[in-house]
Amino acid sequence: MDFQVKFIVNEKIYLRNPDNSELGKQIVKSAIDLIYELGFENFTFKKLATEVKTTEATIYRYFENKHRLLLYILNWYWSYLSFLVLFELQNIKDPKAKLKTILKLLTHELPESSGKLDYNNKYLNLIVISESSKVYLVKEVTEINKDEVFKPYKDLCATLADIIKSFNPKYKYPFSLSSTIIEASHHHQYFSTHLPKLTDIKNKKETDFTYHFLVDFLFKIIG
Amino acid sequence: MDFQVKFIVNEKIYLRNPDNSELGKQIVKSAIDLIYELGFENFTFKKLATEVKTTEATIYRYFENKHRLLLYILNWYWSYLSFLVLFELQNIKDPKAKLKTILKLLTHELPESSGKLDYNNKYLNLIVISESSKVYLVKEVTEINKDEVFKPYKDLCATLADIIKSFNPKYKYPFSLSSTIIEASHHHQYFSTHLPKLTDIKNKKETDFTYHFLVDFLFKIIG
DNA sequence: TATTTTATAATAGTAATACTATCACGCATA
DNA sequence: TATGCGTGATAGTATTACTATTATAAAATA
Repeated sequence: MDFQVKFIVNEKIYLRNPDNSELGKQIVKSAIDLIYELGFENFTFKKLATEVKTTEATIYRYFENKHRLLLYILNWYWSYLSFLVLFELQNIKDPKAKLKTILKLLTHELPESSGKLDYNNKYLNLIVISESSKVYLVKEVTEINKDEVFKPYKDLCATLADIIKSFNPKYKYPFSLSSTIIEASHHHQYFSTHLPKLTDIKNKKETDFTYHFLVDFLFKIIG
Repeated sequence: MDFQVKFIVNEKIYLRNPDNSELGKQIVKSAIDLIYELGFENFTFKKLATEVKTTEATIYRYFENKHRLLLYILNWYWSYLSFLVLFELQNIKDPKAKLKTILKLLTHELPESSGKLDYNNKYLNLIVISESSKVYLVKEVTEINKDEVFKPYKDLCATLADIIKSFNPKYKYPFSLSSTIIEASHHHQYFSTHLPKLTDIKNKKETDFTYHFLVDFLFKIIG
């Protein structure tokens, strides 16, 4: 393919657009590697600066703090996922097949995105699973929400809710179900690997467990 | 009632049992107030020490760090909830009524516990909703899990799974469904107040929305 | 009753974190 | 030639997350 897709991230999330410079791209790319490696709590701008071979002050010129940087990464992910959903659903007419496709995307590593300086999709996926709830589970959520920084997430939820409605117009809770499915896809994948007693996984070789659980789950609810 | 129920919390969570001294109880009680007020990220032992009118060093003799203190609070909550489940289910025979009772407990503030130095149940409940996932969504989860500190949570999940199995022995994912229900009860309550677009709540006056959503949800899945 | 243990308070100190500020350099544009 | 932008280099501050030491009062025990 000789086209490139760019995902526009809400301007209020960053101070300087990291997508406009090589250094900016390196900061985000290395941030994904480091957050994966250390976990969000142990990740600092100082460590990131060392990794990128720049200074802390420079990184602060791009992002106000590490919470905003995580938000940037997740916004990018949500936008990319929404794009893939749109792209993959265009040739599918059956709402059931559409929903299955979304569940597949939610429970698997995303395919490589186009562009030269790609993020590590495997790490990105694991960050989404382990860290994404930390962007909204904070005391300042109402303040943060005013900048519309959760819009891509809400949009994804609305897209899913729309297909649910088209599949079963009588179902009363399409939005609640959508957010529950998205959250469940994350925490169930997390539990699968770290706290398997919270799941029905008996041996580690069962593949796609979360996907099958969610498919069963979704279609029992909406019929 | 002239009896008192004590909830034994795993010894590995604390350095000195806070339940054995007035100061210890005050530390936990004030921690609940402060974590509610500030959010876990902004909560520090220094602020807690000021509140309790003791020193930071003293609090460190009770808990290794604030993560362990949160774990203590949640273990206490999970044990208390398990007790209430056991207590309230004893006179119920119908599995459907049993499940509804559990969902009611999961989506409402717990009744006052017995004992003189009670925790603020309202705050406790909001902490569970906003902060509980932070105890396991950490890089060190495997290490921490070795001390069996998540046992009360797993037990609760197993209790729920057992009733689901008795209601529908053919259902393939009782554990996965149980943990999903518990997590969903938290995040849906959170979304209801902070990010309502992720739910189907149209006006803020709708009461018990999460409860009704989860009842509908659970019985559509298990029949 | 004397003695030992213990819990706590008071104080001090350290390394790391989460920032902010200043200045100078080099490069691009006008 | 001047202007401004992005970056590097450096410095500094308040707070966080601890650890260590000593004194003292209360409780347990001999």
